[in-house]
Amino acid sequence: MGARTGWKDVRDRIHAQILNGRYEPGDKLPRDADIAEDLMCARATVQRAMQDLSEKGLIERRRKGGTHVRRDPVARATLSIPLMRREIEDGGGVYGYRLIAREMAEPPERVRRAMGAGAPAELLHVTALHLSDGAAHALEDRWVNTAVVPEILVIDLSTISANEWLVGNKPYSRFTLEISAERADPGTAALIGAEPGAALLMIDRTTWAGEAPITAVRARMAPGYTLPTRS
Amino acid sequence: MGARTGWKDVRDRIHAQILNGRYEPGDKLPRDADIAEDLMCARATVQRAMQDLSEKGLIERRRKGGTHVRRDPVARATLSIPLMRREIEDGGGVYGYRLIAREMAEPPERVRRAMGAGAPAELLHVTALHLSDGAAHALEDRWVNTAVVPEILVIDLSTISANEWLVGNKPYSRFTLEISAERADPGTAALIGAEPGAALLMIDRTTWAGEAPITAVRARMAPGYTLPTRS
DNA sequence: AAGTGGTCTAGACCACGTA
DNA sequence: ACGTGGTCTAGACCACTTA
Repeated sequence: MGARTGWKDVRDRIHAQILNGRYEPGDKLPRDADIAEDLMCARATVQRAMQDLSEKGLIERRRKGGTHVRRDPVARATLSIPLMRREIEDGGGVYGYRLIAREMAEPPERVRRAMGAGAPAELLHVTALHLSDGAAHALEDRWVNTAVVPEILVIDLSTISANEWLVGNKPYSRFTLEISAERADPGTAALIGAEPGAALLMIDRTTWAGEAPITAVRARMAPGYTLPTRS
Repeated sequence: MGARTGWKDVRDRIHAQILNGRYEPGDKLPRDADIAEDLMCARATVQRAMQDLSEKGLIERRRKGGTHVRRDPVARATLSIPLMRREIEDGGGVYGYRLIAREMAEPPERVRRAMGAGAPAELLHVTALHLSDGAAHALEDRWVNTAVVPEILVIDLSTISANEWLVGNKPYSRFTLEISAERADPGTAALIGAEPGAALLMIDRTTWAGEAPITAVRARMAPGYTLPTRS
């Protein structure tokens, strides 16, 4: 016979009942306990299923208020931002890396705002190119808080990317992420192999260790890049 | 005194131990059972905490192999794509909507590929503008599979957006999502209030009901738009 | 005040992958 | 074959929210 009902089975069953109209947007679902009795499983199993549907934005749960099918389901997708090298290698390309510039400098206003008050006046500024099969994949424009990771000053960044070194040596506790679009200025266009004015996808990420900002990086992706998502 | 240790406490405790170097990238963590004994809680509690850390890409778990700190933690963020109207209203703006065009037509190759084999030769093509406080917010270019949702043919799409009608009346079982950047062509630029050639963030979404494609929509966001993410 | 979801526990068994 | 994570169960208690 088939396997015993697991929480994923319960989840799919409820999901199917929402799709086929058994429960419509705004409808109230039975209490977990009743569903559990119907399906002859433990309440915890139903609870786990419901929690998953809730995280996916399909239902809304309130204590005492019960469980309702959302009227405006929110489409939620997960973005995975891997190490540049991994992203390229997983795509079947040969990874290449080129350090463009490395210097201590005062960051622009944008970076100061992203890092907040906890950043010193001078940061390490690193510009580098990530290549896939020899072609530009992304241009990385990074600012590193040397007060938090002074070790990076003695690293040979022409051999290993700051991206890779930081990920392997300085775990972060949280990060912010912003996705936008920008036209390529002439300098960027030349480096990334695009026409000046081309539309580039831009990924801004700032990572933190507790209250201290570690690094703020802006990655401009080569033309035609599509951000991988998983729903 | 303080609350009993919940699974989130356990998660944060382990996370902290990874951050402060107690466990380094590549290290093996103790078995769930041992951690549970240490913290004087049930193994299921540790399991729930570990599952969360695993989903966040911080650790890797393998049966028999144990739990290891990932060498290349993957940054994972959640994208929420709400209803256009909600996104604007939640941002404090007054929502406006304008239907630009509505016609039956043969979809371009891009849409046919996105929908796969299950799409008819002719689809309903809807172009519409979403406004925030009177200013363009997004230009929606949508193709609807009328074989799956024939009801939409009798809806007055100058009053309610196809976006809103579909979300409220045709639940989907899954969707794909792609984020990219594109230059505004003259027609788009005029509608969305941008200079021709401006870089626009573009969101492509295709939703499905089982094996049947419901709709493929391309939203071009107004210049300066930043995609909201939650990590 | 009472109802409903959220979580913990202790024990059991299963599933998977490594040795 | 065996060790480890994954899940289920039944019961209990807690937390929040609304009636």
